[in-house]
Amino acid sequence: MTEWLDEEEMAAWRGLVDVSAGVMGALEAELMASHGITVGDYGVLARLSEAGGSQLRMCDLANSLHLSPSGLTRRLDGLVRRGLVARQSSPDDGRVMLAVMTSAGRKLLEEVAPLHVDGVRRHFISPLSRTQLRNLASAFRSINREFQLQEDRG
Amino acid sequence: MTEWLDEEEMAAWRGLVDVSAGVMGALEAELMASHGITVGDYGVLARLSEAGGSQLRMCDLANSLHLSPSGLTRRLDGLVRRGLVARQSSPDDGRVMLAVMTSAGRKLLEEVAPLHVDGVRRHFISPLSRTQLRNLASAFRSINREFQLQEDRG
DNA sequence: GGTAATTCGTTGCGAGCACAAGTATTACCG
DNA sequence: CGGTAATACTTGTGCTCGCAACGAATTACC
Repeated sequence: MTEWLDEEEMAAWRGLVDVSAGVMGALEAELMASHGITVGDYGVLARLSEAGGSQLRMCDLANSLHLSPSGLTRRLDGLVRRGLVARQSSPDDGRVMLAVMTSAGRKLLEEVAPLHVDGVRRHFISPLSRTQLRNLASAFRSINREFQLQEDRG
Repeated sequence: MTEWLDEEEMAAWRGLVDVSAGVMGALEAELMASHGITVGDYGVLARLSEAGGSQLRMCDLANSLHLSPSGLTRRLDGLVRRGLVARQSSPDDGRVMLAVMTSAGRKLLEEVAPLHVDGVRRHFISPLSRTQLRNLASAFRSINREFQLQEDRG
């Protein structure tokens, strides 16, 4: 007999789902209204901007975005069509395609980033005290660490 | 000039996204492998089981599941086709359709629920101390409260 | 009491995503 | 070396979802 979730456990679990959906939905709507870009596209540009040379291997990008290989292929198609990212096959490994941010991509990112950061602050960070924020980050670290361990064992 | 996210803020934000995607993905895979049911379908049955008379109005159900009206219509189509839920128009209000859990639906839910709870524990709750769990629930409450306020004002 | 505005649900349509299969390149190993 | 295994990406296919438009029913208002 597995024991049911008690009140606090249920509050935390439902809280995760509700907060995640709520914040993501709000960000999506705001970014789309102001710059016609989705959170998914923004995520690609943001990751590329953090990477050395503004470029990443497709598989690394897919992992960090929680996207399947095919999902990233299609998402990149859209960004390439709009000239925000370019594909470039790796000189070191013929299997690898590099996603490279173009100057147009960087320009758009720099336009959109403040609004994105603002949204994250408004919907997620500002209701929290500094202590709550620290605790939250620490709790997420614990969960993700455990998750990595289970993945390795499984 | 909007200020960028500092290290703790970024850790909390990325933590939310990663934990949410990781836990959901793991649950999805486990439920699908063991009982061939999606987290979305499970959510419908779970909400119905908590409601009085195992029934809910479509719009209430859609809200609590973070689903659009059309999304819920289609999701319910599948559950109705499998005999887990029935549609029933409300006697009080002719516009309203009630989703009613059938006995087959309740039976499946009772089979699946332990596995779902187990997954939530393993992937989300068990890495946390009781204090962390309490803090997490409290932080999510703060965020969702603020979110409600912004929705009302907006 | 009758018309207007609102609410509820469904349908047409298109976008986004995952899975499976296919191709190409690299790594491993006897 | 040669052949099998593993990795990286793309394409075909199908499912899920949201938006806009619609019809039906109810509520609000004058």
